[in-house]
Amino acid sequence: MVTIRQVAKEAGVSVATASRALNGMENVTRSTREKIEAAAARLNYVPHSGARNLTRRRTDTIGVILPDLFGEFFSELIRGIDRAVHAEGKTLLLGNMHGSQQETTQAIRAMRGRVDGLVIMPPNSVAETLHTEPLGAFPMVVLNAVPGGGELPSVSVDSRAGAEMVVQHLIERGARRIVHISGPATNHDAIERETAFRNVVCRELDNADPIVLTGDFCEGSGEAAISRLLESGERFDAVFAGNDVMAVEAMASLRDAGYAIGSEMLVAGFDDIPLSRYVSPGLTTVHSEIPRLGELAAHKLLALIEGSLASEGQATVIRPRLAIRGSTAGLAPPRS
Amino acid sequence: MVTIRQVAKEAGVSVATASRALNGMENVTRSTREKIEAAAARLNYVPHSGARNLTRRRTDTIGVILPDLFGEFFSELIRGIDRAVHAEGKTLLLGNMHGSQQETTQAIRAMRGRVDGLVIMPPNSVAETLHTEPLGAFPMVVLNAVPGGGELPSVSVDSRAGAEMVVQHLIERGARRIVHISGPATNHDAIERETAFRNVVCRELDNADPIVLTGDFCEGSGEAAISRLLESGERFDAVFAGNDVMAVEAMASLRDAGYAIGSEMLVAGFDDIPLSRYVSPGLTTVHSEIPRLGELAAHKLLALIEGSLASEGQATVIRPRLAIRGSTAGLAPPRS
DNA sequence: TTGAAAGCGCTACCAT
DNA sequence: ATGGTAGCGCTTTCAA
Repeated sequence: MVTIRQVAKEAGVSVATASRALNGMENVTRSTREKIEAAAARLNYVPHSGARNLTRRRTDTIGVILPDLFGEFFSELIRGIDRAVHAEGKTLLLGNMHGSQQETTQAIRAMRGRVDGLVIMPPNSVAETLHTEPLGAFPMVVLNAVPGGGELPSVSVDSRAGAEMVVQHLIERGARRIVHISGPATNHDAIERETAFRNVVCRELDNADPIVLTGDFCEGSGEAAISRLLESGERFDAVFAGNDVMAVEAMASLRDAGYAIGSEMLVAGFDDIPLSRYVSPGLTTVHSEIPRLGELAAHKLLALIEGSLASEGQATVIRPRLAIRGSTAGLAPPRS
Repeated sequence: MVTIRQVAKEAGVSVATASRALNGMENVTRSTREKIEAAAARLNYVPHSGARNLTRRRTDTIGVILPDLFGEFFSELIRGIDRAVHAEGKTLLLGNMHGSQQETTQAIRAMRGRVDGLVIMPPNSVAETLHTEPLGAFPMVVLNAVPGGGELPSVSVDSRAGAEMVVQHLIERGARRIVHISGPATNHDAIERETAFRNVVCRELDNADPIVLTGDFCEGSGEAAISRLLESGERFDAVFAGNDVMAVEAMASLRDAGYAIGSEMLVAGFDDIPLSRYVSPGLTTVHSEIPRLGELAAHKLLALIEGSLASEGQATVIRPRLAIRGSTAGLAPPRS
C-alpha cells in the first residue's frame, strides 16, 4: 500500500510538500507539483481517506440510520438523501438498526468518528432518549418521529393531516364502514395515522369504535389483515391502510376475494411509493414526497454541520397532499 | 469530544489498560475493568472508530458502488448485501457513481482507507479497466458485468439464459411478432438480453431482423418506447422488455391503448422486482433473486477479505428461472 | 516555497 | 496484569 511518504521520497520532497501538491494548494511551484504528481501517478498512489479524516477532524460523510432497508419507501428516501449529499460532494454511510433498540444505539455509536453527522429515523422508544445519547453534541437530524423532548432538529411528514384527508376522501366517495390496517405501535407515524383515522370516523360517521387491524408496514401484513377480516365476517366497504405496501396487498387480496376495487370496495394507502401508480386500479394515497423528505433532512444536517443552523428545535413539517386514483373511484350505490 | 486518554486518566490507569478493558480483553483484573468502565460511562465515552480503523488496519466496513440508487432493483440488491454484511457484524458504505465513468473512478478512490473491500456494479466501460485501478490489490467483487480480462471475482445472473427462456415462453404462448425494449448499450446485461432475444427470434421464428427499441432501464423509457412503436404502425403481438420497470410501464401504456394484456398482447420483463407481482395482470418475468445476488456478492467479498478465497477468476453465475404470470396467459386466436 | 515535527485517537508490541 | 510508546497515514502549524 503506497503512502504519501513514498510519493514524497520518490519525488525527492518532504511529505508536507507532497501533501500540499496533492491537495491542490497554491503555494507549490509548478515544477515541484509536476514532479510530485508524476511520482504519485508512477506509484499508483491513492490517498487514504481514513487517515485524512483523522487529521482533518472531518469525514465529509454523513451517516444514515434507518429501521430497515427494505422496500420502496426507504429506497426513495435514500435516493433523496443521496441527491442532496452527493450535490455537496459528500458520501453516505448507511446503517441499519433492524428495528431493535439495542442495535440502534450500537449503530449510532459505530458512526462516531466516521461521519460528520447523522440522519436517523428511530423507533419511538429510541426517539425519546435520543438526545441523551453520548453523541448528544453530535449533529443529528431526526426523520418522521417525535424528537425526544422536542430538542433535536427534525423533518417529518404531517401524518395526521394526511390521514385525515384520505379518510375524509373515502367518506366523500361513499364509504361508511371503513377499516384501518395500522402500522406497528412502536412507530410514531403509525400512531398518528391511526389516531387521525379514529378521529375522523368518529366525527363524521359517528362511529367511536371502528375496526382496526394491526399490521407492521411490511409485505405480508396487508394480506394477513384482509384474510383475518374476511374470516371475521365483518361488513365493510373501504380499507385505509397505514402505508402503501399494505394497501397494495390488501387491494390484491380483496380483488381475489371477488370485490371490484373502486366501485364495490374502496382502498387507500399512505406514502405514494412508485408502485401505487402502477397497480390497477391506481391506488389512492397520501403523497408525501419521500425523496424530498430525505433531501430536506440531508440539507438540514449539512447546515447543522457547517454551523449555519442552531442545533435545537428546528422542526420542518411537510404537508402531504392527496393522490386520488382509481381505487377510490366511488362506491356504486351510495348508501346514506 | 472525550478520548480514551481522558477515560484512562479518570480511572487512574494507562491508556493501554483502558483500551484493553474497553475492548473486552481477558488480561485485565475485574476491579480495574470496573473502574475503567465506570469512568467511561461517567464521561460518556464513545470510541472513535475512525482512529480505531487506522491502527487496526481494518474497518469492518464494506463499500458498495452502484450505478444508481433508484428503483426496486437496487433496493433489493442492497437489502441482500446488507443481510450478509450485517450478519457478520460489519457496516455498509454506500457509493453512487451516478452512471458516469469518471465518478466511478472517483467513488472507488474515495473508498480507499474507509472500507476493507468493495462490491461494485460497473458500467461496461469501467468494468474493462477495473483491474487496472490502483486499488487493484484491493478485495473487490464485481456484480453483473463482464470483469475486465475476466480477472476479478464476480457474481452475476445469467442474463442470456434468462432472456432465452422468456422469449421461448412468449413464442410458446403464441407470440409471432415480438418487440424488444432494450437497456442501455453501456450495460452488459442489456447487451446479453438483446443478443439472446435476437438469437431465439431468429432461430424459432426465422426473423433475422426483429424490432428493437432502445430504452434505458429506467422509468419513462418503457412508455416512450411503446408510444414510438404505436406511432410507427408496426404490427406486433408481444413485448419483451429488458427489465421489469420498463415492462410494467409498457404494459400500462398498451392497456391504455386498448390492448387486452395477456390475451391480445403478451408482455414480459426481466428481474422480478416485487412490483411485478402486484400489477394486474401479473407480469411474467425472469426471476433472478436479486437479494440473493447481493448476498452472494457480499459473502464472496467477505471471504476474499478474510483471505479464504483466491482473488482471481471466481465467477458465480446464478441461473434464473421463469416466473409465469397473467401477462403471458396466451394469445387468444393462435396464429401459426 | 519548502521542511521538520507535532499531533488526530487508537491499538499493539515490548517491558516490567 | 499493567504501563510506556511507537506507530497507523495524513494534515498543518511553525520555522527556515
